[in-house]
Amino acid sequence: MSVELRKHIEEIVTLNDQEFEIINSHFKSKSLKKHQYLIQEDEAVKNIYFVVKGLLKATYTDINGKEYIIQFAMENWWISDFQAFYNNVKSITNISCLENVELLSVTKENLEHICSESHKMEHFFRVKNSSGYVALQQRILSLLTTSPKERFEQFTNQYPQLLQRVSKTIIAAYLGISRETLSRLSGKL
Amino acid sequence: MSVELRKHIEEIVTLNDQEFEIINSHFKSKSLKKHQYLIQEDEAVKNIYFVVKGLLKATYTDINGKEYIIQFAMENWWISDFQAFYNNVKSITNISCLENVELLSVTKENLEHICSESHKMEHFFRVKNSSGYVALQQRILSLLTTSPKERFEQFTNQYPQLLQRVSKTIIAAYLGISRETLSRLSGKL
DNA sequence: CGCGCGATTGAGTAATTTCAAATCTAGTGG
DNA sequence: CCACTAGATTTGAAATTACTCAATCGCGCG
Repeated sequence: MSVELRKHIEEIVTLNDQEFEIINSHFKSKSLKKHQYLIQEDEAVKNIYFVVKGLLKATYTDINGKEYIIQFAMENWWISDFQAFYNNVKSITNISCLENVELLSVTKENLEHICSESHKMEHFFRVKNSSGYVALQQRILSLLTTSPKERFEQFTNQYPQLLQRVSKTIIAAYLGISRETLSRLSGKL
Repeated sequence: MSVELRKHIEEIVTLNDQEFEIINSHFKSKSLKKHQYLIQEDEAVKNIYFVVKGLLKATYTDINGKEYIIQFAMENWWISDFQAFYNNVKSITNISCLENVELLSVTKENLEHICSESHKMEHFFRVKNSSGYVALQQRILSLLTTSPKERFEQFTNQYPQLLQRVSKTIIAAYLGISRETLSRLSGKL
């Protein structure tokens, strides 16, 4: 019984104990240690994950072995390879733990079951998805319009917590700049 | 009574005539000519729009007057300033018509009404939003990992129709490269 | 103390941008 | 049918920016 998940859902819809219990029963706990993988390239992706505690990164590695960060996920965020999950294709990403992690997982079948049984939960996920969409659009705009320096400043303002928890190298891979450039930038602030 | 909208919705959920009629009644038609604006910077955004016919662009203009394309929308796509729409803030984007356009608009109140009255439609929009999320994640990955040349090739493969309907200058603004660079690139293909 | 990882710094290089000018194209009116 | 114009595209040259590669630094930990 996850207080965190309930609180998270109740930011958008209200649930009574029974409703929550049914939802909760479709989730499974999972713990991973720092450096362990949650999803690996070329695997099928059966679950999406709610982060109860800890921090993860979803990455894509190009043919030259260079790594790019698709998304971070910390407490109360959702993570998976959504492309692979929704379209039933193999993952092209790796998701691994930057800290010890506690997760709640839900399979596609269970997710669809929850949503079809509960209009409220369908609503919850619609709202979550639309917020996510807006956030990604902001990131695209940031990638299109701003210099590495501005991008780093925006990141600093938007996710100050992450600055503390993540290496600069990894932040550079999220912002789409080299670690050397980021280093030269941080000097000038 | 829009056949296009019904077909579009029925790609995801099935509706009987009565159900569709209720939904349809919450939409309003709107026509605009090429070059007209649908949404202008600093306005409140009350609607999202379904494109029945035509082509639009959503743009952001930076302090130097440089224009970037946030999204295109053609037949069967949805467009708005979603950030402004969902969060009730003023638009930071302009949306204008690249061709004469026929739209169906729905206000936030009506959208929420449709979704709360009809679990099916709530489902429809959840699925739409999740597909949209995945598509944006792909675009972010493309911006992070690929060179202008590769990006243009991807675009060509993904949206061959748009190549015919949109100027190179505008495609460059979508891909995040200068029109000169894009021009030099197209030569080499 | 020494190892290892992340961060920093420097120098040279590659890619893209910018600015300017030239060219091409489609549509308009004579 | 042709000339003209506005807009889009192309081309050139210089300047800028970020990247790569290599070396060094700094710190925490065994």
